[in-house]
Amino acid sequence: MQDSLQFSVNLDSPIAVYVQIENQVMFAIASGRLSAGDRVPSAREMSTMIGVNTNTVIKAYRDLELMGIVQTRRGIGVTVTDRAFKIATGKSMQMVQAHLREAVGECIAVGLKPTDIRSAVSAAVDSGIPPYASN
Amino acid sequence: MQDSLQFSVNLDSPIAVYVQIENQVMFAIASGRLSAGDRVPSAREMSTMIGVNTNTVIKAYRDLELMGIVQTRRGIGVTVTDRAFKIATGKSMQMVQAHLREAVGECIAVGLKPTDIRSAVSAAVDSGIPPYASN
Amino acid sequence: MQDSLQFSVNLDSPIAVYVQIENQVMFAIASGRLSAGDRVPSAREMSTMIGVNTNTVIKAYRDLELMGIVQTRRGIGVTVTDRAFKIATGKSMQMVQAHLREAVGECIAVGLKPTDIRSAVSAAVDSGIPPYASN
Amino acid sequence: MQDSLQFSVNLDSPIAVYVQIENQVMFAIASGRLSAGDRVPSAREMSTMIGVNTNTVIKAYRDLELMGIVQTRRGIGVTVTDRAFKIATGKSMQMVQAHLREAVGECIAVGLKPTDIRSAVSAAVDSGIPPYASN
DNA sequence: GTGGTCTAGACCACA
DNA sequence: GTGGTCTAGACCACT
Repeated sequence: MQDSLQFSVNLDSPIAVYVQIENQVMFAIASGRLSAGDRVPSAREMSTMIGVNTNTVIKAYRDLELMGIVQTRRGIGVTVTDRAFKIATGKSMQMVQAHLREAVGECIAVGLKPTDIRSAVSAAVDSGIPPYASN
Repeated sequence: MQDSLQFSVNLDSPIAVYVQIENQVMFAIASGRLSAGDRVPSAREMSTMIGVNTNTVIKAYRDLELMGIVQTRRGIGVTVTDRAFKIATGKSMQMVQAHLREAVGECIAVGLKPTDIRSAVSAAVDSGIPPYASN
Repeated sequence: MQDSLQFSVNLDSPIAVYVQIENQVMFAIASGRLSAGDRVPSAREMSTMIGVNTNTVIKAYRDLELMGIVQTRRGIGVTVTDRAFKIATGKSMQMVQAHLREAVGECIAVGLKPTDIRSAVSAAVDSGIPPYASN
Repeated sequence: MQDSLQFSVNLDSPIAVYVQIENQVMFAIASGRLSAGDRVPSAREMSTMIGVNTNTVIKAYRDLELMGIVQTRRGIGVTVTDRAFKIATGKSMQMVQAHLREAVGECIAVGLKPTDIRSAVSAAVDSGIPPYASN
């Protein structure tokens, strides 16, 4: 369960690429697709997988290390820490629900009715976007 | 109905301030709080209201003008065009629903269950966020 | 008291340049040469002053911001926060005393006598190295 | 007197591991814990003792050999040369005193008073850190 | 092959 | 002018 993980970023998003990477790794941990001790794709693997410069990935991994979510060891690689699940879940849930509220707020601001919003959400939920993707 | 409009931006948002301004104006138009012919707050008013540099507002208004949503006339100010409602509604609906889908996608990515998502949305809808705000 | 500050780095030091920059800024705050509200030299000024790439300085400033020592605002600059003195003093004192202990430990390891060590320290203290410099 | 020597490295130190190893060997020689003709722990022994890859130790020994401090002979191992004491003492004293001066300089930079520095040094000296350790 | 630092230079957002 | 992100590529340390 620690390989064949999918990551991708949206270069047109206003969200910085390295932040998207951080989020995706946190999401993968929060959802259990990455567990304590698992190796995160190496910076070079990740950078070719998602099509960005290696340094961008390294920046994301460094941030994740400062957050206590991963541990990096020279010559070895980057692994998920024991505290990662707790930290990642906390941050992810908070962030994701904030985004939800924001999105709903926008819907209201443009004049969508509660019914419209709810059905749009249902459609999105059912369209069953596979459990990866974020940007 | 064209004054006493509220606008605000979130300087910590990853979304560029000038984009937030454009969105808020479009939302106001799409929701009917601003109609064809109404004056949009002058760049100076707007900049002091939301606490950013005037140039940033000017940039937003220039963009809106290029989109055909507002019109700038010397000595008169910036006013909402006749086509504005159609354009703003189209863009806003599209954008806002995309954000909703994205937010739902993130919820799924972190492992939230459809039930959880639906109830979070209901809570947000009911908390009745007043019909402005976006960032 | 907020200008004409001197900063310099030692490119031959095993300590990463961006870490040296972070330390020097912390030292300047801990010693009162930089106070809450003061502007830190802009990344570009700093980079030309000490002869390194601008990105290296930006990396240091970003770290300092994550530590809560400075605040950066787009288009404005980097300023010292209110909590900076407390944080910087704590970290600096700890770091600097650790380095002292380490250095003393090395002296002992090579066989220097306590007397020798003490007189070497006195010499260093008296040589009155001006209150900047660190590397 | 040539065995039961303790070596250790700090993987979190900004000083390269192979440099730490070189220093510790030099310190051991300068302080007389290792003398001309003594065998230095084999690269394998050393690497398991301090918990790093054998190649890292090999690199340190190669450097020490280039400095004329040790000699590698097939089937015999790595031994301390006759010139080792003179070389190691020279380099160690120089390095160690430079570190002391640097550490004192940092203390001054953060605003410590000469009295504080002297008493911190005395404490460190008295705490009688056993004659190994360096990093 | 793995992570880490640094450079030089481009482009963006904000004042 | 100020900070921020990204690229491409060099060089280092460690496995």
